[in-house]
Amino acid sequence: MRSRPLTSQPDSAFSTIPEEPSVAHPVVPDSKLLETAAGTLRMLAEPTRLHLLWQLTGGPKTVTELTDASGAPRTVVSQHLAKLRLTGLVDTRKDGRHVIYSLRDGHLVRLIRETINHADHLVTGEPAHD
Amino acid sequence: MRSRPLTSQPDSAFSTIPEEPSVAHPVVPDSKLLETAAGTLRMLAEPTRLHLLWQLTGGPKTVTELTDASGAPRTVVSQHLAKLRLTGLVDTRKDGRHVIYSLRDGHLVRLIRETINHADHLVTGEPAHD
DNA sequence: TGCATATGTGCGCGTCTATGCACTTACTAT
DNA sequence: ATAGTAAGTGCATAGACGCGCACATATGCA
Repeated sequence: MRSRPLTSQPDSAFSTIPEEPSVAHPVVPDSKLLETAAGTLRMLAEPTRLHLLWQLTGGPKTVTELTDASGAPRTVVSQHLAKLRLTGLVDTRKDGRHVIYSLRDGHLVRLIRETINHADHLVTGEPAHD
Repeated sequence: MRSRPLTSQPDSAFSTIPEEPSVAHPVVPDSKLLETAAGTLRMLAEPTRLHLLWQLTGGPKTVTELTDASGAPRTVVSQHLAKLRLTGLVDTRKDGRHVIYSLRDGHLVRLIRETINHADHLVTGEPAHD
């Protein structure tokens, strides 16, 4: 026979919610949470956008700077930035005839770095650090 | 390691100069890295798949278990699992007439948790801490 | 004023993707 | 064998997505 159906519980170490009353933490992430998460990921899941966001982890930048570094056509960058703006991942500020973009949430920095880090690990075939 | 002051000043003047002090992470991710990263993210950027992966962060599970918890139709789950398998994010092992799925890379656990965590913050307001 | 720079936007097209349906294969128990 | 359960697969369709193109604003400067 077999080893028993592993009925292990999904979570246990994740949440850090000691006392909040409500639904508490996603022992089982509800669909809204998953939708939100997937939404964010969808924004990251595009090379050009990811590149843009990555650059922003180093601080605010203008569209021109972002465009130059990304190597993508202006219109394309503009559209991607628009999407990031509409989904609330980035903030904009106007300065003369420039528009300066920045990451809205500090959490994104971690996420993006983690992502790049993981990918780097995959590409170089090396165990990663940190 | 080193870190950078992010979120503070207009850190303009970005350049692709490779003379910057080397760090653990790539200063400027090349297209291959971005492609890889985006590829992984694309796999995560779907509510059902994310749910499946999230469950796997708690340990290996059979298709039936995954299906039950995700609430999605069997075929759909199967297809998503197939995709995850083909992209190498998960591993499979056969046990009787069950197929047991598990995350291949421990790094994914971090990435997934970070993602869910971020989304949770977005949904439950904006604590933004940690 | 006029012109160049800087950025954003509506539109059409080709491509990718998730889903549901029907079918097949693999294993188990009777 | 036969039936039942577990899991995977090919196909067709509808919708989302990225991109290029042309055009529209906005700002700064001569």
